[in-house]
Amino acid sequence: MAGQRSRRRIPEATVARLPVYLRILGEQFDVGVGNMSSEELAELAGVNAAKVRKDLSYLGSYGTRGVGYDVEFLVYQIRRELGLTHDWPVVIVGAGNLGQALAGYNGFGDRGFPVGGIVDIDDAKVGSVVGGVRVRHLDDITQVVQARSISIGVIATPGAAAQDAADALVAAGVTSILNFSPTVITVPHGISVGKVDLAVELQILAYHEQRRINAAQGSGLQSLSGLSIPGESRRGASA
Amino acid sequence: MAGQRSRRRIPEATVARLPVYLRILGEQFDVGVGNMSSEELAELAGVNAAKVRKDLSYLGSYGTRGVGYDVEFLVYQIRRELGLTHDWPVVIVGAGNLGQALAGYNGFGDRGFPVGGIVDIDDAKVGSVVGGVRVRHLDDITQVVQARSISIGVIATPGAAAQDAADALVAAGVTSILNFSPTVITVPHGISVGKVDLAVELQILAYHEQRRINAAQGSGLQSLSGLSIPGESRRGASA
DNA sequence: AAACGTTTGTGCACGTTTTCACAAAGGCGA
DNA sequence: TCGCCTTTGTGAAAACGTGCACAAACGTTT
Ligand SMILES: NC(=O)c1ccc[n+]([C@@H]2O[C@H](COP(=O)([O-])OP(=O)(O)OC[C@H]3O[C@@H](n4cnc5c(N)ncnc54)[C@H](O)[C@@H]3O)[C@@H](O)[C@H]2O)c1
Ligand SMILES: NC(=O)c1ccc[n+]([C@@H]2O[C@H](COP(=O)([O-])OP(=O)(O)OC[C@H]3O[C@@H](n4cnc5c(N)ncnc54)[C@H](O)[C@@H]3O)[C@@H](O)[C@H]2O)c1
Repeated sequence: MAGQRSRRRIPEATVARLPVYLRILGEQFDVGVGNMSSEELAELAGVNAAKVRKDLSYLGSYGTRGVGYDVEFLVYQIRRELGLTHDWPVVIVGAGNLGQALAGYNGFGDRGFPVGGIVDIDDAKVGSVVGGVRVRHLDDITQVVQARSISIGVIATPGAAAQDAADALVAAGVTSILNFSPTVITVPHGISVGKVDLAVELQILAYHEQRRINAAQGSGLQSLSGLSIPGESRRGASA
Repeated sequence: MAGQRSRRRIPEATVARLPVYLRILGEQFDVGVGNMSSEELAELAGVNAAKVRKDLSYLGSYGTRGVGYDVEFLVYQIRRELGLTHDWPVVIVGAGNLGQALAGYNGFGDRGFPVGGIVDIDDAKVGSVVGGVRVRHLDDITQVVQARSISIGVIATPGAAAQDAADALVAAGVTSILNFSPTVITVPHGISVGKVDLAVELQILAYHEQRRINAAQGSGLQSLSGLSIPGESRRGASA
């Protein structure tokens, strides 16, 4: 019951799972579920129950033995730990195909990450409005960032421009970057970088497909069971 | 020099990095670089050189001591190991905002994953053409999958429909799924699942932002250096 | 108030991944 | 051919993440 304050460092693998728990808990709360055991939460999250308990234990001892966890309270604690008690506006660099899809996507703002600005280098795009936000020129990025105290930037430019975009974001004062381009970017020490690379994800799947085929051919086509992505953080279940 | 065949199982963490090396090697080859050391590749990939060598060693002993790796040969070997020697057409479920962006995205087909079909449940969308492909009805998914021997499916439906989409994909014969919805899906044993969740990525960044703030406040605002995402597989560099 | 069934929180063993460190191998020039 | 310089490939150690198993804690029932 001793709810310790966020002094402990939470393992990165746990940090990556907390948002999943958070979403599930929120959904359950909306449906009227007031209490959940680690077993139930684990089932819905597609992970091991012990893992859920260990993950939650980093927040403090908020469960009740013999009963489970209070859903509403847990939602609050996870949000607190993840820093989701207030909004984090983001600035999108690149108003192309992807940038526009992201800007128009409500699930963005709904989760506490409203689009605080969009910038592009193409004069044909500057001035247009996507997702209710007017596209500004890349040169104005510092203004955009400072005006709204933005600390998270999203790179949605072609790969060749990604490093430029990162440099501009950092110069503007952004301290976290989510990079959707396939290019590896370099940033100064102290800046956090997340990466979402579609091609990488597909190529991982291709590898598994390939193995399935090899395995089947290699040993006289038995059942091709036993193959599913082994546990890796931030991947979906495969019951 | 004994190039062993793909009998060894490659660690999942390595599989996730090979596509990054592959892209860099391809780019370097296009620029006329014929040979690279693990050090150079590591620099561009934003990882440790020893890690590069160990990763590549799973493919076989393809380097030359004192010299480095032949770029073209390495590209071939990685492609072979990842199963990229032929195309893997994909089927997209959900022709909304994201589905259309994905279908219209060339970097998809360019990397060996052409859009082999798109399906939706909404009659208003069925029949329209996005990215050069006609949207078919979800009911026809098995036809679409079988006709093109598709084994990879992409879920771009709202979260509430993701499990239905997964079930339909599996029933149609797909064996690998990339899920863009925030919902955790359950699939039969033997099906591979990858997940890309925007909200999770942003929430991880928010956590790091939060920590930065806590750290600065907690101890009389010193330099806020020393903070960057600790090494985690499949995340970008942060030099 | 005691006995019971349930579920948490965590010590511990195990598996995986990262990093170090260096012998072995290759190229090259003398 | 020999020695020197560079760089690989890989054991072994360290760090990290996972899952089992169980004592401790709690609510409930008797
Ligand atoms: N479209 C998709 O579905 C998709 C999916 C996954 C990844 N991606 C990646 O996302 C990125 C963007 O893809 P897209 O399809 O939107 O491309 P796009 O060409 O449609 O849009 C890119 C935009 O970035 C702008 N831009 C270029 N250089 C810039 C700079 N230095 N500063 C600011 N803006 C700049 C361009 O003017 C353009 O508007 C690419 O790296 C792509 O690989 C796209
Ligand atoms: N738009 C984005 O930028 C973005 C970014 C990240 C993640 N996502 C996620 O991607 C998913 C799709 O987002 P969106 O913005 O494209 O939504 P959307 O509403 O624009 O499109 C969803 C499409 O799925 C179709 N659909 C619904 N149920 C279906 C079913 N059972 N089978 C087949 N098709 C069905 C709908 O008819 C619609 O065309 C969501 O889960 C969202 O959270 C979107």
